[in-house]
Amino acid sequence: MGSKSHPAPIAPDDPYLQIGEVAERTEVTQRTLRFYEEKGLLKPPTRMEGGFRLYSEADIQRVEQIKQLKQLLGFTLAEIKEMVDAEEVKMQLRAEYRPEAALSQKKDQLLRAIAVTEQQSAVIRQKVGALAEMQSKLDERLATFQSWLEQIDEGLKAESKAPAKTAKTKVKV
Amino acid sequence: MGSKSHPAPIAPDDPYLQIGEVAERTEVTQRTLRFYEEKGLLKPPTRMEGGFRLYSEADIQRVEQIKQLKQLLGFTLAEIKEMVDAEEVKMQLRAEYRPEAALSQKKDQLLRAIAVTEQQSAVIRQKVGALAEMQSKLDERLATFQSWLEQIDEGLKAESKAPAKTAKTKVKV
DNA sequence: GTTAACCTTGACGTAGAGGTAAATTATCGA
DNA sequence: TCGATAATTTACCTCTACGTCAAGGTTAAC
Repeated sequence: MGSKSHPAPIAPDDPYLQIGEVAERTEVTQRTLRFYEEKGLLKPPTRMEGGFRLYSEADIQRVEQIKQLKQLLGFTLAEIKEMVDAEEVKMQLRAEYRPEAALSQKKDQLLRAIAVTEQQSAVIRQKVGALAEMQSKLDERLATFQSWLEQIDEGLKAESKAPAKTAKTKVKV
Repeated sequence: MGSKSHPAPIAPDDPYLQIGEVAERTEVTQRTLRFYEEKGLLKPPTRMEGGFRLYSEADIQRVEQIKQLKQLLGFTLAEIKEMVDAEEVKMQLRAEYRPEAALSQKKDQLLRAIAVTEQQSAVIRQKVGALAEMQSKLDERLATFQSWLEQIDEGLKAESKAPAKTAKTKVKV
């Protein structure tokens, strides 16, 4: 593993990974990686001669991002694809080695990318708001529970001193 | 609609609603309401003699809550059921008209409810954290886009003054 | 040069979250 | 009292996001 038979023309700080290792490191299955590729969420990775997929570190980052969007925030893969596509626009712009693209065209792309990004930002703000509201409700409930708990503990103490058949001890809720 | 043929024995401040109206107001389908009931997310509502479901305002609240948890936060129905069940515990405790339930039993229930609630609280905190991170990344990206946009606009201005066949105007990204 | 470990592309299966249709029954307004 | 809506249940369909074989091809190590 440490020494290559013959130095391949790839940067040493970007060691290509096979699907198995990517799966292990990102904690998704290989099936999922192929599925994401199929759905356009991951761009088709480079391949070895035999056809084995070769992923880069950037791909791993991408997978992590998808996981976040999915698990933590409940976006669907379709929604995530939109976001990822917006990210692509950024990359396209950056790699603008084709001067044929008129500046006004670039500007249009850029404006679209900005619109999408602002949209996402708004969605996130909304979610944060909703979450904050839920959080405060939960905190409130916890406080209520705590007070009930105290009252019950009191009741229990009294009960242990004067055991009654029917525990009529009222706990106000 | 405004006047009942004969006053039913229901509180006027809690007008019971049929499934159609609930569906309309909550913007979920009737099928979904029945589905949630089937899955235990909504408690079986009272029925008319003929079998029609009669929902209360509380049920509507419940549906809204489920929508929030699902759409905004990406919880699964199973997870939501857990939360809803925890809420039920609260109600059970509140309606404790059965003194047979020993205090220590109540305490156990309460402790369970507290544990669940704290769990939920932790999950939400996590999500908020992740969202904040995403938000700042998006903001960063937006700033980048804006600066690009400015550079492009400059380029366009120059181009309009000295039109070139191949727009070689370099825009640093 | 063989073999174990790894990868490939199908193809089918499935759980979650409902949609849609059909046949029947209830309610309500005129 | 009678239709026109609106609800009921039952049953099957769909779409997403993968899981799970199956039948091979590749790589690398020995």
